[in-house]
Amino acid sequence: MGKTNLQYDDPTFSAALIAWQQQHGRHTLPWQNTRDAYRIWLSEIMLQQTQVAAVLGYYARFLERFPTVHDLAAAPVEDVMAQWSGLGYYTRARNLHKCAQRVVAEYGGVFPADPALLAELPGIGRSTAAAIAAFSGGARAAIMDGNVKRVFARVFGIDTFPGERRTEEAMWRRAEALLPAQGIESYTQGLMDMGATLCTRSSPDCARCPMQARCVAFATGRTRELPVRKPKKATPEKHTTMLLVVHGGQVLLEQRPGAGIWGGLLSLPEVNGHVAADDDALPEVDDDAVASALLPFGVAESRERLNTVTHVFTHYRLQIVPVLVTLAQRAPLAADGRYVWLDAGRLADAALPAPVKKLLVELLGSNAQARMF
DNA sequence: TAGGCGTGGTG
DNA sequence: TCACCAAGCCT
Repeated sequence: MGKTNLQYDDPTFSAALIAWQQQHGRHTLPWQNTRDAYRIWLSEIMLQQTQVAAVLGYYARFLERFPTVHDLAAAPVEDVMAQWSGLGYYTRARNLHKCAQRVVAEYGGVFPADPALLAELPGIGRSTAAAIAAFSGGARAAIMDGNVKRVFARVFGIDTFPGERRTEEAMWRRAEALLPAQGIESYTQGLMDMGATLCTRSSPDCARCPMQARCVAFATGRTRELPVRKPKKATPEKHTTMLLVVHGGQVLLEQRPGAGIWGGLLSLPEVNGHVAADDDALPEVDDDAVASALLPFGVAESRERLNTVTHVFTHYRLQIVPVLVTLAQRAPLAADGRYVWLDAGRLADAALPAPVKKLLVELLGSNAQARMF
């Protein structure tokens, strides 16, 4: 382990971090104080690119619904998606379900202790595998997440972009070399705790930092510039027309494809899919396209263009034009299950994207309800 | 391999 | 308001 990286070896780094974690770190998070790999695995997946505060509620509800890996593996994927609804990055939920089924089928329901085996399972990469193995079995393996990258960039004065291949490889080598001989749990948790509570992006609390004396960024006054930010690009704008087809107290929903945006979730049917806009102007709703999109579902009684909803993603901005449609007569749905009618009262628990759920809940709470039902 | 993939919080 | 950020993985 790290035998080719002795130039980074420094036992005082891990010793200082472990001492700090034991005195000032977090010790009462719901996924701590256990060696149950299922609970630890679930927390690590939920925490990927997601902050602790956002995870807490989901974690408790998820465990209540799926107490063991066997429960999760045996559940319909729709139930898993519904529990995940609102948490984002939905590939995580589908991979979580697949992973549970493989752990049951291939390992008898017991997660492997070897991080290399863990990393072969869906949704578990090198860093997550290391965290699971360290917390559940004390394995001496290195994590590399946003916290570690930020702490390393500052403490060691790394002034190249961490997303760059060479920089990330160098950080992995350093992470391996710095691993302590003892106390991997406190060390690993310490890196996360330091990054989350002390060495934060905007205003790091250097006064309380156990690394202050060795921190290059602190010594040179560059905590604000490190880590080097990703070069930014203009975010493109896209727009789409969503159909809110209502009839008899129910709303028409469409099962989205497994891949792509909101993969595997239910959503509102769209007219012509997502279309990239050439400029800032929102195009008029295409009445003919709306009419033909509605044909399979019945005879429209009324149509109303609602206010545009803007949803901002990391990589683009989506303008949603909702069109409320009431049906005078409902046609039978195709048998492939792509479209479903859902009771309005069940929308809150459905596996819907956050902006769509918000739109629907707001609409059903407004006086528009009188026109619909 | 660079880009896709959500959402909620923050300054 | 808006740009950026937060316990990455997958293709």
